[in-house]
Amino acid sequence: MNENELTAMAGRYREILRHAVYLVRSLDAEGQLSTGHVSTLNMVANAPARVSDIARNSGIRVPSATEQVIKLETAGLVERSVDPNDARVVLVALTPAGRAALAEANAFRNGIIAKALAALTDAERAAIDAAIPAIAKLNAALSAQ
Amino acid sequence: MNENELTAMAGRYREILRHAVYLVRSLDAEGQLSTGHVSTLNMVANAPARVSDIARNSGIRVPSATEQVIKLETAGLVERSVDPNDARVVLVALTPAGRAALAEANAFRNGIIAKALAALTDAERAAIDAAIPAIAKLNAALSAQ
DNA sequence: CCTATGTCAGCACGACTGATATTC
DNA sequence: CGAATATCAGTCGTGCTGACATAG
Repeated sequence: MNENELTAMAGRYREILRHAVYLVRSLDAEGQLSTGHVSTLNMVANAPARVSDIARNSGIRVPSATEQVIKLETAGLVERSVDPNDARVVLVALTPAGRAALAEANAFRNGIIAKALAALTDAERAAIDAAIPAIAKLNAALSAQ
Repeated sequence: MNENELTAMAGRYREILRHAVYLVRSLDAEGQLSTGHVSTLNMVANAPARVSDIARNSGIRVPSATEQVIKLETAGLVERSVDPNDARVVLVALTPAGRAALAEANAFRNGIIAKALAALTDAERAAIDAAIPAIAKLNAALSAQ
């Protein structure tokens, strides 16, 4: 691919991404947790995370992450604790209620997308699934820039 | 694909999409026009469009589209005129300055993505390009729900 | 009269920057 | 003391709903 072809492909990619982003965001309306909240909860699902980790992974600044975490804490979905090894660090962990809410929200969102995927042909689904690792790598390349 | 497989694929898709979302947002920081402005300008690039068309294509409500258009008009990037065939309708058209700003913003954004695409293998690029029409159809299926 | 289109007013959410503890 | 981490305060962008004017 030469530069012109790459740029044209970039335009195509941006276009579908724009639509997809909006659609994913609109899943919020029907759910209880916002997309941002679900992302944050997903981030602490496996292990407690620092506020700064959440910020970096979400692509937001630390004060914004603090705000998110405080809201989730008020809702009883996460707990904050001071890192015993470094008292500057706040560790954010899921509560049982948070784990339940996260599972429900993920099931709800995945269910909607699964229903839309069911409307595609096998070939179309295969094309998307085959592209997922490549898109993940593209995301990584964009992050690295 | 059975229901479990579809749900699992939906989860994979949501995951890469989440990353892509924040990367696209980070393109804003360095550019002059916000992603929303670029989208709106792209929409009137080929032909004048109604405010309600812009709202529908952007997935926002009419009052929000009005607000966007007024901002772009204040910036001298679009012009508003009353449709001679139906005086209720406002037609939004690009000004020359708007066309120039749009071209620059698109080139900037596409350039960043093109550079990242260049870091992928031919097979990975082909996988993404092959998935784009399928993702577009998936988007349409999600909209229809 | 009823509908369609667009605008205005007021509100809410979520991001940002800048300033401020606190700890290493 | 300087750097890192998190929080607080205040602001801004951008979406929303509800009310309203105007045209078909």
